[in-house]
Formats: sequence, structure tokens, C-alpha cells
Amino acid sequence: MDHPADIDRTPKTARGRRTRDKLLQAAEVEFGEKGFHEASISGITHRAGVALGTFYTYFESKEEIFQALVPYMSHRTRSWIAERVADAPDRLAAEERGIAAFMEFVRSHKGIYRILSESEFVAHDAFRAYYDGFAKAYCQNLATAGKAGEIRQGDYEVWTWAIMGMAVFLGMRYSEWDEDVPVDQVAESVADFIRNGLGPEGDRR
Amino acid sequence: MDHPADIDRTPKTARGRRTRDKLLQAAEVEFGEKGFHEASISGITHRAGVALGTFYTYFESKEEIFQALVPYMSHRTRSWIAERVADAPDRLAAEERGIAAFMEFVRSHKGIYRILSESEFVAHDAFRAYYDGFAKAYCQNLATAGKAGEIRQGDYEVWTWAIMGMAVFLGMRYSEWDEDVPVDQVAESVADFIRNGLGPEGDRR
DNA sequence: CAAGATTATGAAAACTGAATCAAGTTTCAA
DNA sequence: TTGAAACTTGATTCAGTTTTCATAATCTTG
Repeated sequence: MDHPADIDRTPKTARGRRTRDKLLQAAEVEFGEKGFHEASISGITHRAGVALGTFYTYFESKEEIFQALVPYMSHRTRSWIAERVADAPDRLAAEERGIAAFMEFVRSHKGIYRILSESEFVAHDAFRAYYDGFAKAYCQNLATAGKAGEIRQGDYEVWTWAIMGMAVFLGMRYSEWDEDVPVDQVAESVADFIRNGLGPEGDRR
Repeated sequence: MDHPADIDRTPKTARGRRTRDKLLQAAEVEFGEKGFHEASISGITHRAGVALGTFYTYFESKEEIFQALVPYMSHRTRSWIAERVADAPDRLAAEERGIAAFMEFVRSHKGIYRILSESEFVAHDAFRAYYDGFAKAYCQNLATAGKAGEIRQGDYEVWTWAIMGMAVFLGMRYSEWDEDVPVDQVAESVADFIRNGLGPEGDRR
């Protein structure tokens, strides 16, 4: 697994950029379908309609192309959600829409979801950067909402990670494993949880 | 990757059982340290102090021994938590202790936690069985607490998955990635969230 | 349009690690 | 004590992959 050192593999022409893109798109399908371990470089070049050797013009290894995929996937996820949350009247409404949007995203982009999840083991740095970045923005949102009196004061960072975890697990359970329950119904139940907690009525403390 | 079909690989003698156990223990270390992809069968047999061929007396493949590991790991996780939650006065106290226990478990058993997480991709059936089983018991607990008036009525299944997601993400963030924040402090913040939600004070609906 | 740079090709070489197997050792029931 | 079954060994085989490289095609620039 040794490579010709750190050569510059950036495409210099339009053709090069096109080919690199074809490889990335093909990799998205290949990894999404087979997972990292089962995927092969020849599978990727085959899907891209390109010779095997061409791969090494732009990437050093299977790991590297996978890694290159993660920021792009994470960007797509975040913009999908952002679009659908943009016009929420307040933070708590945004939470409900955000969960619903995330679940819809997983249902319609199984491959991306899989790549993002698997990156925890294959491209750990990219994975961590993705969640750290998301969390930072999210935490900021909570703090702002806190100032505006839309939500309580508290440990926003911990709450951020708690909510991200909720979303990911609900996406796994109700979008990846089983699509029978309508997204909005799940989102409503979580939103209720996020707003009111589980404590008995009239017994807040 | 084809194997001599479905031969009976159960050990028949005490020596056999011992060797199989050595292999499982070695596999726990090897997988925990390197992850599935990087781990090798020769690495496992080496750690077990056993010849390469011996592996195939008891297991068919790397996948199979990994799979065999998951139920055992999941059992250890659940009993660790159960022990520490047993004497909680009520459900909401149990939640707080449960999160803290889980986070402590991750801190002190990194390898096991890693295997369990990675099983999503390597031994998907075992992974799913683990979470389905856990969720079922958990959901039951919530329902009982609901009847007893310790928590509100609601969609216990969705809430169950939400809470499991919280725990997993908080474990990742505050036990795997960064152990600086004390476990109890995180647990307290989540417990507050679980009890009261984020909605502004005196504005429950 | 010529020449230099970039990109594309795919057969072949190198590599990797799983899987086999024939030969030897240990166990244990009779 | 004995011998058949269970177990162990590790060099070798093997299937599949990655990686290289010489050659060719294509762009780009002056």
C-alpha cells in the first residue's frame, strides 16, 4: 500500500476536472451500495466508464477518495435541512422541522447516509470534523434562542449533542430500517419530547 | 472467500473450548484496537498464541468471529448499566444514572464500544438485534413508569429511540473523543433535558 | 501547427491476506 | 493401554485486489 509519494494530483484542465468528478460520483454509488470494505477501485472506475489506471491520476487510494467524499456528502445533508428549516417561526418549530427533514433526507439518500455513518471508521477525521462543525452551528442556534427566551437556559453543548443523537437514531430506526411510520408523526413526538421533556405534567423542576 | 461449506465447528472437548475462548478474547482485542478492516486473522491467532490454521477449526471467516463477538459485548454493556441503575428511586433518576453508567462504560471499555458501533456495518443483523432488544426492554420501562405517573403519556417507542441516540452520541462526544468533562455533569444536563425539555419556563403545552 | 503538458489506457506485475491441507500431537473413552 | 477422534500446525496455495508503467491520445500555448 505504498504510493508514488505526494504527487500533485489536482486536475489542471477542464477534462481532468470532469473525469475526477465522474470518479467521485461513481464512488458515491459504489460505496453507498457496497460499503467501504466491499467496494473496489475497479468497481468505481467501471461505473465511471474510465480505465483502471485513470483512478491513480486523481487519487492515491480507496481511503483517499472516500475521504474526499465526506465533506461533499455532509454539505448536501446540511443544506437539505437548512432549506427546510429556514422559515420556521421559532427554535422549537425549527427542531421539529429539522428532525423531519433529516428523516426525509435519509429515506431519499440512503447511500449518502451510509457513507456518512461509515466514515466514523474509515475517515475518522472527516467524520469528526463534520459533527464538530454541525454541533458548533447548532449550539450557536440554541444560545441565540436562549437569549430570545424561546428556550430555557442550560448546557447548550450537551443538549446539542443529545439532539443530534436523537436525530441520527430516529433516522436509522424510522428511515433506514423501517419506513412505515410517517415522518411527520415521528417528528411530532420528538418535538413534544424536546419541548416538554418526560417529567409528569405540572411537575416541572 | 468460499469455505468448506457448513461444517460443524463446535468444540467437542475442554481443550477445544479453551482454544475457541482464547480466539474470541484475542479477537476482542484485535478488533477493538484496529477495527474490522485493519484487523487480520493472523493478528488474532498471533495474539491468541495459536497457529493460523487453528482459526478455521472454530470459525469460518473474519465476519463470523466478529459476529460471534457482538452478543457477548452487548450483554456486557447492558449488565454494566443494569447494575448501576437497579436501585434508582424512579424512572427519571434511572435515566440520569443510565446515561452516566453508559458513559463510564465507554470510557473504560473503548474496544467493546468500538466493536458494537462498527457492527452496524460488519454484522448488521447482530447490531440490529442488539438495539431492537435493548429498545424493547427500554420501551417497556417507560410504559410502566407512565402507568405509575412517573412520566407523561406519549409515544414511548419514539422516545426510547431518541434517548438511546442521546446516550450513544454523548458517549461518543464526552467519553470517546474527550474525557475532560466529568460524566456526572453531562448526565445531569441530559437528565434535566429529559425531565423538562427545552421549552421556556412556565410555558409547557 | 509544433511542441510541451496533461490526461487516458489496460495489460502485467506486485501484493495482500484469506483459506487449505497433509502431517503431527493430544485427549479420552473403552 | 490403545486407537480413533479431536485438535494443532504453518508453509503453501489461491483469488482477488491494488498499483505501476509504457504507450497513446488529447489538449494548450506560443
